[in-house]
Amino acid sequence: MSNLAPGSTHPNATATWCCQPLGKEELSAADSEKIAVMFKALSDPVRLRLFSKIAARPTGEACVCDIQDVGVSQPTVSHHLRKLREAGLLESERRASWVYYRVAPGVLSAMAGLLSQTT
Amino acid sequence: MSNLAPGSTHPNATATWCCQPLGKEELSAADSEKIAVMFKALSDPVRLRLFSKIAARPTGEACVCDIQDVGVSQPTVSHHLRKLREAGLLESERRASWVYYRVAPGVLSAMAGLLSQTT
DNA sequence: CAAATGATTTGATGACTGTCAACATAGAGA
DNA sequence: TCTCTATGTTGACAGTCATCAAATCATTTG
Repeated sequence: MSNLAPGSTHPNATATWCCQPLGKEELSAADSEKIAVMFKALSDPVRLRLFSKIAARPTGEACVCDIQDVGVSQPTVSHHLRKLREAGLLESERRASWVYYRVAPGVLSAMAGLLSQTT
Repeated sequence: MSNLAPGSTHPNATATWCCQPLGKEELSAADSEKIAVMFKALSDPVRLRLFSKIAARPTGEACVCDIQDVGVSQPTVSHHLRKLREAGLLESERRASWVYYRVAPGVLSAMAGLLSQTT
């Protein structure tokens, strides 16, 4: 399993959480399993919209009631948010009656790093 | 039948891409459908490995015979390569007995742009 | 406590997906 | 031609997934 890049080009601490960019070095079977989980979490249009709605908030977080308008029932929204959380893309926290979701720190840059150009 | 030589590219293959970074502006329903297709193509561990094996080649391309060792049967490899091609992530071309796959131009940077940090 | 609101879980169902065996196709060479 | 090698396609099956309705949980308020 590849760890931190030995000659990591950018000193961004949280950037590489597992692997070299896809085009730099072949993924191991174990790493590909791990990464596929995150891509799979974003492979559904509804989840993609929910994730974007949260990520685009100026505060960086949103309660479920703020983002329910995606064309599916509320239990389905809850189901998708759970998947995003289980994939490590979101974190959630209950405050009073509401549950707030935010993008987990580091995941955006980590995924972007995976897809970064190496040539 | 046999209309498409494996090299033929789909019309929507690498159309100029659509969107602001995920965290900058909410995705529309239409855009999220479009983008989810590409994430879905990378949401399978076997496809991720195949894609990485091709992208990591110094030449930028690989014939099927070079990347078959991913733990599934050859028809399954062919099936996954087809999905990656249909999603616009790969292009293919037959040369003599072998079919070569390469990463479609622009897709890596397009996806990386979607995930780029905005803060 | 009881009612109301916000969110999650459960159960069911129809659709989709990954996989392989078998078959088909395309080119190279004898 | 015919055979061999390299890939792609088809058909079938088991497993997974997205969705909703109904039930349940958590918190606040009357």
